[in-house]
Amino acid sequence: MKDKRNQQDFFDLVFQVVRQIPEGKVTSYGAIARYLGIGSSARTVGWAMNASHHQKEYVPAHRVLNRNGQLTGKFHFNPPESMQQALEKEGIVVNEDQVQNFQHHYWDPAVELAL
DNA sequence: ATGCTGACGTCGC
DNA sequence: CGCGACGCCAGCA
Repeated sequence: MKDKRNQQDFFDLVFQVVRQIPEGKVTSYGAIARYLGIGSSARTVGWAMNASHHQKEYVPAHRVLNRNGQLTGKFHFNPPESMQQALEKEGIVVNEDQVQNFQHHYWDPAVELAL
């Protein structure tokens, strides 16, 4: 709270939350945004993912989808198909850039991390 | 310094 | 039911 280091760029916060996503689970930008307390700024979460590739630590951005469970940012991956491949590899079924049983694989930080 | 865009989400018409 | 616009934060031209 009073510690300045807690004030890390909200980007770092996003990376740490994403890194805590268990294998075979997925979450949405809005969920993370809400968990961090920025609420409506889900866009910034996605933007953070863009910077994730800058991070030294590995960030499973492929586990982060939009509210529809759609692989909106798959084109930002390298290659784009790697996102779906990574998800399927974890046991998640993806069809037409859409995660099947999205809700079943949904991982809410606000719930799992039990605020 | 100002403005636009961007891997979203929600409300309104 | 479908489409559009706004809000939010940060990076970049």
